[in-house]
Amino acid sequence: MGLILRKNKIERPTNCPLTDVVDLLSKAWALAIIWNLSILPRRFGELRHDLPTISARVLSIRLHELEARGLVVRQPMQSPPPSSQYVLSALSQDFLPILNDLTKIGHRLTNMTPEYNEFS
Amino acid sequence: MGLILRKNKIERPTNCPLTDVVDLLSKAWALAIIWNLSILPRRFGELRHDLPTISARVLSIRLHELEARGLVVRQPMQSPPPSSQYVLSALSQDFLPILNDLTKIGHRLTNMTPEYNEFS
DNA sequence: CTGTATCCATGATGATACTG
DNA sequence: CAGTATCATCATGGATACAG
Repeated sequence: MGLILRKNKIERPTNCPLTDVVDLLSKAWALAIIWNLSILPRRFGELRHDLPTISARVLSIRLHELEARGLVVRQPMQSPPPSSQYVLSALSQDFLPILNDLTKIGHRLTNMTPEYNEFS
Repeated sequence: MGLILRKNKIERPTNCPLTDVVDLLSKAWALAIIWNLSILPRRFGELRHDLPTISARVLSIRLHELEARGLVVRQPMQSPPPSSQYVLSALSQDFLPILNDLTKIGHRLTNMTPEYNEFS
């Protein structure tokens, strides 16, 4: 677990594989996107439909991130009109059971302070 | 996975156990704290020493959150001077192997765009 | 349809100073 | 030592408009 220097001079532990995954998954809608793709490959517009309140901007960013990290594969479909389809990678398939284990832990979390932030 | 209405009118999928865990772990220093406590129970100042660049404010918030969710137990030590010690809960112990699995996935993540944010 | 660019509101976090 | 309050800053994400 190394230390990197961020733009705003904040040192945080990173370059840690575990932190990497968690950071990736904690971004808005990331898990929802993975969940939807695990059911069926989807196109951009279909994901927008499945996630009614997501913005196109965030969906685009998230898909790029997940693709860059190897969790999602973008399949251009040359059939006019030009379209594309997003599919879970093999890595993501190995990943789903672990998410399932994590969910079990989630069920056991207590919830004494639902929104414990900033000494609320 | 339900939908809640947040203060700023943003609807996000939440009340999802998986999202809960991931959100908890993705907060700054959360994993580092858990990691350190998994080695040995620690007091506040010892954790500050282990995590040299953490601020007391964030350490305090994180410990409260982890305690409220049942991952960390705070043990007041009545021996003067008044002190306290933080220990991982039994739930956390069940949790560690899953974190280990997640780490393996992390190792397999590609890293084509290290800082893919905001169309950088 | 599939994105991308700009703008802005909010939340998270570090720095610092302070309390028992 | 063990926190807590206040403040400033930066990244995230939504809304909207725009492009191929």
